[in-house]
Amino acid sequence: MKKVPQLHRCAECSTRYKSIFNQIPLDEVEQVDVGKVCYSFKRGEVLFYEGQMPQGVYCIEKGKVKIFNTGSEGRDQIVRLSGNGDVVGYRALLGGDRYESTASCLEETEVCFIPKKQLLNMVTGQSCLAMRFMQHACQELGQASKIITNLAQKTVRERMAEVILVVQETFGDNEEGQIDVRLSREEWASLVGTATESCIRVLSDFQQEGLILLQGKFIKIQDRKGLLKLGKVTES
Amino acid sequence: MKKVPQLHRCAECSTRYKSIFNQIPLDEVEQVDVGKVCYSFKRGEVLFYEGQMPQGVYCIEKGKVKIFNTGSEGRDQIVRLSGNGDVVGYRALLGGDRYESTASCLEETEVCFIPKKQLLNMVTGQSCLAMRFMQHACQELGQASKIITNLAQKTVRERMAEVILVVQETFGDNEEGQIDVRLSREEWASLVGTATESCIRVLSDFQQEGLILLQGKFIKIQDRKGLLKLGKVTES
DNA sequence: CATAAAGCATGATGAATATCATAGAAGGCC
DNA sequence: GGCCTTCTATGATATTCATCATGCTTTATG
Repeated sequence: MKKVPQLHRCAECSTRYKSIFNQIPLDEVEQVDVGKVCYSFKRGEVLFYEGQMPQGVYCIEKGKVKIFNTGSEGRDQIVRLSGNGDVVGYRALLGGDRYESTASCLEETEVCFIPKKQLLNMVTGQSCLAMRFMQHACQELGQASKIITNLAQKTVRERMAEVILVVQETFGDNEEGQIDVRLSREEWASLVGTATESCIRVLSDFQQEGLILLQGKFIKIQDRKGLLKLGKVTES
Repeated sequence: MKKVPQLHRCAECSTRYKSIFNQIPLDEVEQVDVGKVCYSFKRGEVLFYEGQMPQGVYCIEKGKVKIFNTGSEGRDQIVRLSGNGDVVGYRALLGGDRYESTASCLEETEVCFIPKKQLLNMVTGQSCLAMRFMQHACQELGQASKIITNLAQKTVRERMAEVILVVQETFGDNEEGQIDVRLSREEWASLVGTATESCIRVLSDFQQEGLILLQGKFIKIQDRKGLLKLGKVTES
């Protein structure tokens, strides 16, 4: 982790339009600039660990982060992936908890850190920021409820198909038409909630069935409809 | 479902102190009385169905409600249990979604219905209610993240042990020392995320091992420490 | 109260999935 | 470039768990 100078103000941030700070009055957005600190993280570096007390929130300017829990056997379970414009770590801070999860970077990632005091000031102030966070938390809660039902009821194959689609929706494709995130087989496994070997087998099966193409760490979707059908996903 | 007259105002509600309307200025609480409608639901009756658009929120004055999703095979997955003082249905309303889940009463339940317009007025107003809902959603989100990890990593036995403890914390014990909620084996199964038969077997095993006592629909905890250990729960 | 319906219980069986073992491939590093 | 480590792949095996089948018990309902 390396502290880096502020390159630009939040008002000019390219990811703001898709962040939670969208639709917030400009003068309030400018408040953020005052206290924020910019950091650069390398792949594998950690924003925060499960169990720590939150000191602020992280706004991802560029990069990708996995948020995961460590189970009792030490196995990881990824609960969310975040990218450009996402605010990470707000749940624990605003819920008054310790971090439930660890956040680790999947690639070189640049973040703006907004200290606790400042965020709370803005949230408790006359701003509509509390409202925005509330809506955001409610939406994440709806997604979590879906994930719970899927984990409890779907097979590994079905979950794998769905996860591939969700990850694609999250990060899109790169120039080569591959899903634009580099995940190891173990990481795919902890997204799906299965063993690494099972994950590898299912991915190979999918390739043989013409659903996907495996290109090293990257996955290219070949048959979107097939995946939708297999994952029993009703396209939203 | 039966409409019933307002028995008392929110300010005098016995469950307010533990609800989200706690710590809200009294004059704002009194606003709720204006538009609220009280209903009485019988066991099995439904507050709202998955897929509907929310028209308001339900505040449980007395009773117990299960919130569940129906999986693609039609099997239910209970994602939460709610009781006295809990506000049900806020997630979809405030998240701007349709209901992700269905809410059904486990026993005779009395609720106050607060219409959408009125709740939104209060939330968007100068009140700290948005803040309270935000905190609440963040806390539920933390719990959901735990549930996801447990479902993905723990065995049915371990999850069963944990669920028994969680349900006891939620509803406490009745005069006979049994967990104070009447759940069928099928409902326990859909809390744990397993088949009814597996659930029955594990419960019988637990009884044989001296962990619990099965008394019809009710469960009495015999060996709390044993359950904690089995469920790999770190007592909070 | 009688009868049906729902819920509970237990055994047998098979499918899904985790675990263990091993080997080759790829990637990072001096 | 060569070596070591990590990642990927695949087979063999064990375990967990769901499903099906059947009988008993409790609970609703006329």
